[in-house]
Amino acid sequence: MDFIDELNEAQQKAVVNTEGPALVIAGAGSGKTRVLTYRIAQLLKQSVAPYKILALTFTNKASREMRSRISSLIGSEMSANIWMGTFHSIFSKILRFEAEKLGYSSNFTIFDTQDSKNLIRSIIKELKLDNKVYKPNVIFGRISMAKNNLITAEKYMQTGSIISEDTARRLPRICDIYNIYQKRCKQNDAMDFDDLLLKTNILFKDFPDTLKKYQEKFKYILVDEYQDTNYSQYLIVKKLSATHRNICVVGDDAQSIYSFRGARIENILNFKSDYPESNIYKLERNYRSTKTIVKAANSIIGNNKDQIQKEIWSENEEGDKIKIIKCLSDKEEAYKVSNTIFSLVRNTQSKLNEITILYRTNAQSRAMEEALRKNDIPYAVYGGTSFYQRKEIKDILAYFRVAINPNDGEAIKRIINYPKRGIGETSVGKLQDLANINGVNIWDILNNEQKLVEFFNSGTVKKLISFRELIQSTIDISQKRNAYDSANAISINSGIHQEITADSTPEGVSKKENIQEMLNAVQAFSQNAYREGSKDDLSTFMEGVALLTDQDNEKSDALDKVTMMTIHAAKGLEFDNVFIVGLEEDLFPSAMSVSSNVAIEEERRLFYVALTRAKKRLFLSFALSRYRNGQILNTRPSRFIKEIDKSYLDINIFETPRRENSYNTTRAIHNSNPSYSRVGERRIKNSHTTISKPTKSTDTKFSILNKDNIIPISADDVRPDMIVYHTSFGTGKILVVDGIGSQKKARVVFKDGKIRILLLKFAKLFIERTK
DNA sequence: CTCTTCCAGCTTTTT
DNA sequence: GCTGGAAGAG
Repeated sequence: MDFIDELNEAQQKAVVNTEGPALVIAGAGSGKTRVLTYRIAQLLKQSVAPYKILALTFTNKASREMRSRISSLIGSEMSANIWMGTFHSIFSKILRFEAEKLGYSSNFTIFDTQDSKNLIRSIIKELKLDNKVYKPNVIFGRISMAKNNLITAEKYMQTGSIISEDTARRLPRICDIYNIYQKRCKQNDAMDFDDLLLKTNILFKDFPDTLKKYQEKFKYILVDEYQDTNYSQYLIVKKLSATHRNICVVGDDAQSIYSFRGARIENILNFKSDYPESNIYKLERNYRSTKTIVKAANSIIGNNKDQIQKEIWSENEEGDKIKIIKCLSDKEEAYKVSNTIFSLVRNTQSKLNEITILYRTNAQSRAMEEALRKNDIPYAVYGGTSFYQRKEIKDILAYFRVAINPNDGEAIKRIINYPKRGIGETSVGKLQDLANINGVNIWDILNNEQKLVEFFNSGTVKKLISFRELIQSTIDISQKRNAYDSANAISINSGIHQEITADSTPEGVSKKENIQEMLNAVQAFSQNAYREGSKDDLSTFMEGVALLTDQDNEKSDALDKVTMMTIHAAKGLEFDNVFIVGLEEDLFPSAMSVSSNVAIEEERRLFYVALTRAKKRLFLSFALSRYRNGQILNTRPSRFIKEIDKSYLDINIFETPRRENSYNTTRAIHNSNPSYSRVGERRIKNSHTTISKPTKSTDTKFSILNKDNIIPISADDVRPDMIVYHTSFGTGKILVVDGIGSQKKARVVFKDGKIRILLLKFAKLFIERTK
């Protein structure tokens, strides 16, 4: 078990010295996750009980990845018991456990951003304020910032500086909105995302014994991406680690790019003064990129003032110079980029999935998508609206939410007239008013027949009662049956199933698929619970769901496609070839940032993050005019291009290839990738563009297996590229197999063009019998 | 109550 | 140029 040998000296020190506070400054590509996982493995090796380790990350993806890496180092039984997860998921777990102390039930709902904004919108209306002046987005942002800085509604009202600031901005009633918002959340037995952290702080402040319990429990605390923590998170970590002081934080101040959502770079900059006895480890060797890329990135970040002194270096080859692609328009940019991708594939044998296009804003993907599509280059767009934010998914989830917590008024309002049952805005408004006046929930009003008869006409009363009965039945079902049965019953009883099935428009079909995918997820949950012997009910399923946003986000390495995403989304990823597009003033750096030096520094760090994604080749492009918000703007090259030391640049080497040329390259790409399949273009995360594009049946290049000539295959024998038969989905081709043991999953593309992820333990797959 | 049209807004984003 | 909320018409 001498995994330590796999580390360099700096990494080893950071892994082996497990006691006391430690700050690991991990430069880009320096093996940050490695150190974190090995350090945890080291603790386990030193016989630290896994449940005494708390490891906090920002995304589900990061924690999943870390857990699986620890599993492979030290075994999955051990890793399963580590308290590892996102800040929000870990503390929601603790909050559910301690909920009564704060006056919540353990089934409390978690409001997502949209719920929060809807609630704020309705409060603004109730207060008869103008929503052009009191913009819900602005108010939400203000409340969120307050919460992240531990300013409760009461404190908000009492803080003179805040009140005078709001008054100066002519928004003096924000404090009232905040106050009512908070009361209403409580009334609904709901917390928003920020509450999960704020209430944890309140719990620890008001219940010292509880704090003590967790302080003692978590002997070792590790925090990933520490530069991204906000004040609320910072304080939780600080409090929890106060007893044992075994706090290890890992991060890179140069990659702090989330201040707009409250992240405080000072947290990492000031770690040493918070913990004077701490050890600092600097991981400065970059294993990812060529010397040229590393040096160029250094030359950029050198322009920032506030940072921890470090020198990132690489022992890799010198590598190609960075190519600058100058274009007249955004269209030409897209065209040139796609042509460069052709040449790359032809000249360097780069695989498409080793190519990424990064941009500052999501809106920039459109032009790129068009050009790639025209040139038949398969691509996937990451980001945009996620699976869980789709309307149909939110609708069915709202039913689940109400079944578990009928006090959740936001969810009730969402479904009370979906599918249409003749309960309109007026009735809902009346219900809400009645609830507010009586200090109760809409659910309570629905259950008060006297009030209903008194305030509504008989037709409406009938509809309301029938809705109440529907909800009551879902509550009953969800308490008696397991998660999957409940979900299915809800889908049918609510009328969602019928509504969706009746709709044969392309959007309707897509909705149906998504609902099905949701139900599949519940089924997978139930199957898993059955196997593990864990609790199988809807409420347990929902605990995880509110905090899931990127389930679909598994990076499909095996699918040979160019990926496109914002730079923010690319953090933590790496690619051989990186295109950073739209390097223009007012776009990157963004127009919002040019007036402030602090903001420019953050944009510069963002550029640094973008550059350091590249392993081998970097391409930077800009256009002199760009279509934005419906009009063409003249643009200037970004200052960031000029900040790169000229010796690393290859300027204007780009020449537009001729058309015939590109045609040939198209074929070359296809020929060199026999597994090429357009099918994979179906949303990875989804993008309207990819979705609206129907999959051609000719794209699934395998013949249908004859049902009479197939034999079952065991999970162990499933391999990529196999042609298999599934009793309900028909013939398909295995794309990827991952996971181990009972968790082994296969991503399969079926004849109908859909990709499904199957848990092999359950999926009955067959292969063709060979004669 | 529901459907349609109108209009504002628009960086980045995880939970 | 697209989305999603709000107001207006049937």
